[in-house]
Parts: sequence; structure tokens; C-alpha cells
Amino acid sequence: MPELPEVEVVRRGLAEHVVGRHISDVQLSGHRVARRHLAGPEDLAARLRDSDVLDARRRGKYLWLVLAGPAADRSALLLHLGMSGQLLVQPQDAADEKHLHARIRFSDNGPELRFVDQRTFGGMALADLDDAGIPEPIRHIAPDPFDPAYDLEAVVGRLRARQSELKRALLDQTVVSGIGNIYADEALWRAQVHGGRIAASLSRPMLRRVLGHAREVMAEALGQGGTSFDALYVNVNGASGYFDRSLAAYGQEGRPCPRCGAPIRREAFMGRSSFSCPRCQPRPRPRG
DNA sequence: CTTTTCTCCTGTATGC
DNA sequence: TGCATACAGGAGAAAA
Repeated sequence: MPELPEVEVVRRGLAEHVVGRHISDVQLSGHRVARRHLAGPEDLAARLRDSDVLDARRRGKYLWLVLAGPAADRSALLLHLGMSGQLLVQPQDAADEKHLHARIRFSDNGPELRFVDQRTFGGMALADLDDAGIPEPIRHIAPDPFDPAYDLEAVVGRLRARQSELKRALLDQTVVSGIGNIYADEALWRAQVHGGRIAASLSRPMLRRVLGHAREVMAEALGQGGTSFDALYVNVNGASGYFDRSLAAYGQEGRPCPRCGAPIRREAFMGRSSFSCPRCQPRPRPRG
């Protein structure tokens, strides 16, 4: 559930605490954390050793550390937090976390970087960078609304071509990246449109409005350190953001809509939940 | 090709 | 108290 703002909080922590350091040792526990590194965890650890960390970058919910070293010149350690992944900067003598999957140590013997993940949907892999500096395995991920490569009209065009529900399309990272369940619900609430509307049936101005609100709400969340519900979503120092206090719809079932006072409703969606205002966001007529 | 469904996990909350 | 079940859900693979 870490979405763009939460991942960006982590990226900033990596930029501050990890960029500029030299990797001296990598320990991976189990195969799962490196399952997308096809050559296996031992290969990944060996290739990371003796690399310099040049930069910490992000697209959507993906993070990567740009590396220089014996392994490759234009390579990167690609990271995804999944639902419950955490990247923590910890003193070397701090006790191991229960769900510690990876430990990266540096030649300065300073604090180490740890990948901790309870639900293990997250992971890491070594990736080559393309000419634009994007890791090859995520070239299908669209630019997020804060990326210089983001093209609003192109996204509107893709949404206009979608014969699926708007919320589904907003969550599709090949259309626009960074948006997850929380910020999709908040953007739809702000735009006063129900996520069950067919994307292609909406006007261009309406789609621009939804995307504008998505960008806006994520920017506000980032300004507050992100959203946290259960202490799983933390920065590299283990601290939570507090945007959850500002949520209007997500997780607010039964509470009054901040705009009109009607109780926020919860609906099943893709085996999960969607939250919306029954008055401000009327349900579309069933298809047929 | 587009769109939907399934699957991977474990901790927490709830109901009987 | 204990056991079963629902739920949280990102994204890739597989199916439709």
C-alpha cells in the first residue's frame, strides 16, 4: 500500500543516507526477496558488492539506486516495497527485525540499509538502465504525475480509450503510475465522480480534473510525510507520516462526507474496498 | 489486442 | 480460550 508519496519519502531518505556511499557487503535471506533477480540471491549479492551508490530515483511506486562498480556501469538496484516493505537505515548493532530480508553494509562502517517486509510482496533485483535512465524491467511503467516525462494529455487520451471502470484505469500503472487504492479514492472524491464510471465515457475536462486532483492529493500527502495506518509505512528512520488524518473518503465508512455530510459508503471492488460519498459521487447506472 | 481474474504473503481484527 | 475466516492489496502471470 505504500503509494507514490510514501515511496518518495523513502527515496528522499535514501538520497540523504545512502547516496555517495560504497557498498561493502550484502546479505540476503531466503530466495523470495530477490525472486525477480533471475540469477538468484547469491548472484545479486555478489554483483552489488564494491559498487558506488550514485543516485536514488523513483518512478511511480518503484525505487532504484543507480550504481557504478565492477558489475556494470549503467546498472541499478531496483526496489519495490510491495504492500509492507520498509527500507530502514539502522546502526549495525541494532537487533534484527523479525522480517528482515536484506542487509546492505557500506565501506564507511556507518549505519546499514535494511529491507524489512512482513508480507513479502516487495523485492529487489539488479537491472540495466536504458538510454533515458529507466530500469529495463519497468519500462512498461508509465511516468507518474511528478515526472518531467509525464504527459497529461497523453494520459487523458489513454483513459478515453479504456472500456473499463475509471478507478481500475487509474490503478493501472501502465496508464499513469504512483496511484494506489488510497489516492485513487481521494482523487475521485475530490473530483466528485464515481470510480465505477467507464473511463471512455467521461469527458476530457473531467479526466483532466481527476488527474489534477490525484496529483494534488499526493503532493499534499507528501508534504505531511505520507499516509500511515498501522506503522507499516515508514521512512528510513522508522517514522510514520500523518496524512491519514486528512483523508476524506478512504477508510472513512460511515463517517460524514466533509463536503456534504452524507455517510461515506464502502463498496467491494476487485476483491478490495472502495470508499466514496453516495451523494457527491453517484453510482453509474449498471451497464447493459 | 484489451480486459479481468488469480496468485503471491502474514498480521490483525472479528465472529462463533 | 481457540479456531476459522475476512481483510489489507501491488503487480505480474494467466486466462478470458
